[in-house]
Amino acid sequence: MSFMSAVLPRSFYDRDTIAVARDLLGKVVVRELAGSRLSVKIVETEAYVGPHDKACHASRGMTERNKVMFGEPGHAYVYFIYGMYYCLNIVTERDGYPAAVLIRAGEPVEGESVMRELRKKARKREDLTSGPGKLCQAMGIDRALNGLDLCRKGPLYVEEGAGESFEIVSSKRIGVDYAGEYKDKPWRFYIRNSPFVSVAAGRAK
DNA sequence: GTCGTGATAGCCT
DNA sequence: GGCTATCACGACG
Repeated sequence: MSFMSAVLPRSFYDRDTIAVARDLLGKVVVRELAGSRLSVKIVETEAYVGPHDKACHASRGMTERNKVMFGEPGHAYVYFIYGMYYCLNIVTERDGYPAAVLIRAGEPVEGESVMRELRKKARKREDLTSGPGKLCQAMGIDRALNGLDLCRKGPLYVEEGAGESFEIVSSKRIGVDYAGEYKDKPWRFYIRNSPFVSVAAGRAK
C-alpha cells in the first residue's frame, strides 16, 4: 500500500524554473496505466528557462510541437526525439512564458514489474528509468499525454512524496552543446549517489 | 569501465 | 537536408 500523498498544486510550478527543477527532486511521478499504478521518485532534472535560453525548444518561437510550453504551468510537455524516444517535461512559470523542467531520471517506487514488461531491454533494475527516454518507456508515457494537466489525479500526476533528505548536485545539461553561451549553464540537478541518475551524465561529483 | 557507432523519424530551415 | 533535451550494443582489454 502506498502512503497518502498530496498532488503538487499549480502554484508549485508557477515559479522560477530553476527553483522548480531543484524542488522536484524527491517528488513522485505517478502513472495510472490500465489499472496499474506506476510511480518513480525523481532523481534527476534539467531546467529550460525561457525564450532566451538557446537550449530551450521555445528559443526559436512557438511551433506546433512546443506550444504547450507557452501555456499554463503544471502541464505535461511530451515530445518525440531521435526517431524513437519520448521525453517528459513539466511546464513552469506564468501562463505565456515558455519554460519547463525535463524529468531526466527516476527511481522505481511502485509497479516495477509492469515497468520491466514495458522495458524488456533493461537488464538491471538501474536500467529501468535512468534516463529521460527510458523513464517514458517504463511508464508508458507518449505523445498522447502531451498537454495533460498534472495538477489533478488522472493518467499522470506528481505527488509530494516521502520527503527524505538528500544532497543535490548541479552540473551542465546533457546533449545541448549547440546552445552557445547557454550550453554550460549548471541547470541540471540530481541526487548525489543515486544509482538511477542517467549514465551518460555521470552519477557522482 | 570507456569509446564509437547505428537506429530511426519528426521537426525546422 | 541537417539536426536532434537518446539508447543499446560491441570492441576493447
